[in-house]
Amino acid sequence: MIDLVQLRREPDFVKASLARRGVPNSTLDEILELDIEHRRLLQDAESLRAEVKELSRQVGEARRAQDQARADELALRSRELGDRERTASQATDAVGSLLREQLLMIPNIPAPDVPEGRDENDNVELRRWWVGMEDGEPQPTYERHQRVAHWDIGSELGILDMESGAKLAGSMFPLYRGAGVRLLRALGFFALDRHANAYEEIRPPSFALTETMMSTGHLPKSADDMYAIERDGLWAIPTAEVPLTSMHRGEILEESRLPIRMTAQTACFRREAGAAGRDTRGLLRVHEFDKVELFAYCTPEQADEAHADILARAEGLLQELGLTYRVLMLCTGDLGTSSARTIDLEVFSPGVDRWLEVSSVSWFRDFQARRANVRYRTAEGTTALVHTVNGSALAWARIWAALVETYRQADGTVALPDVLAPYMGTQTTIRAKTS
RNA sequence: GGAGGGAUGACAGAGCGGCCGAAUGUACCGGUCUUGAAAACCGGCGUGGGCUUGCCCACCGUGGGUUCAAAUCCCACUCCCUCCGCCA
Repeated sequence: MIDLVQLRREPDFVKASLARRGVPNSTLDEILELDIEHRRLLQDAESLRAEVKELSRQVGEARRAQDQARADELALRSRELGDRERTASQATDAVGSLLREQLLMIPNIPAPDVPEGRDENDNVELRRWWVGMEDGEPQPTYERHQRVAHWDIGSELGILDMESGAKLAGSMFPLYRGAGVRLLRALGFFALDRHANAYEEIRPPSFALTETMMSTGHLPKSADDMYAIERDGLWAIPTAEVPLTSMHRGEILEESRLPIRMTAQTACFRREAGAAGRDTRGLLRVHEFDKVELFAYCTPEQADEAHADILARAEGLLQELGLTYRVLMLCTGDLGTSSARTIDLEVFSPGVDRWLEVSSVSWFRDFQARRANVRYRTAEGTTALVHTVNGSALAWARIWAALVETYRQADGTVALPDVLAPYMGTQTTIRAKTS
């Protein structure tokens, strides 16, 4: 949620900033009018309530003084005022919830360095990396045997079985088998081990309350993109960002504890409503995938460093895995609702011949913290909202795809990079079962 | 799933219709004393909102209700504890 006080104080700046994201000025003008109306009603209601309270106090006084007649008279007046107060409060609340509702629909103010743009085509590529780049080698071209899609490799080697997944849960729910599962497991262990030096590992629930979803900004806006368990009022988490952001909801943290860094691997559930038929083969887009998330609560001053650390860790993993990737600064048109700045990592997957998004590293400023009410006590003793940053490191389904395509050998086996050896047992080469 | 108990400030814990935004203790901050520290003593010490900056309003798990007046009474829900049942 954006800061209403800031909107009041610097309406032109907020309007100009949000216009870059396509929020019309009129929407913000409506909010400003609602705010004025709300405060006017609030004053009325509150002064009425103050009178009721004062009269009630006097009733008590009169009763103690054994002056029943006076007490009755005061009580009667108070009751009349109370009726008016009730009406005034209802009007105030009605406008107040309308105001809040509208405010919740407003996206975050983009950072000044976020480039202008309409959609993902306008994202700006910051850099590219591939094995040997530092030594001046050109970006790799891929052999014919690497030009095989991972779903074909998966069937060939018996490590990915999309048909069985579809049979059990419908399309876009992958089912991994044998060495394919082991690879998935290896990737999670590998990443969590790399982050363990600075990030506390968390295993959160896979479901969250509506309130929790509100904190990150996933609700009310993205309700259609998530799985709901209506009977119990729960939502399947689309990312570990959801529970991690709410870990300290409603708390005031000591500044000395910041930054608080956490990591978690969870299943991530996404309905991908409206995406049917688009890039949906194999693991390109699935309803359930595993992902290691990095997260930090920090002060505004620490935010840049925290953001950079997550990005560096995600890139570090990709480099260790020897995958070609590019770094994109998202433009205003592609930025998520809650984000002030997002940098995406896309890995090149030769078999499908495309760049796949495997990480999204975002700085939310105090947008999520305002909703989640996570604050810290400054050295001066005042309280301030924390900043939140997070990023994937990494989303495994697509990494899995890029790995098996990149490392497919001429003989059809997949020879995985050595960094995974400690997690793959003796087998770093995946070959078809000879049965 | 059944029975009972509970949820109050950073923590512990009182209050159980009006004088309660809330006793008391601890912690924390400032001061006196001291060479310094400790102890003792004195003072301060929740969060948010509104405006005429001095006042007003809200908050005692959450949401409703009763009342002139609710932390306090009633209802529902959530969570925690104890016991029973079931169970990976």
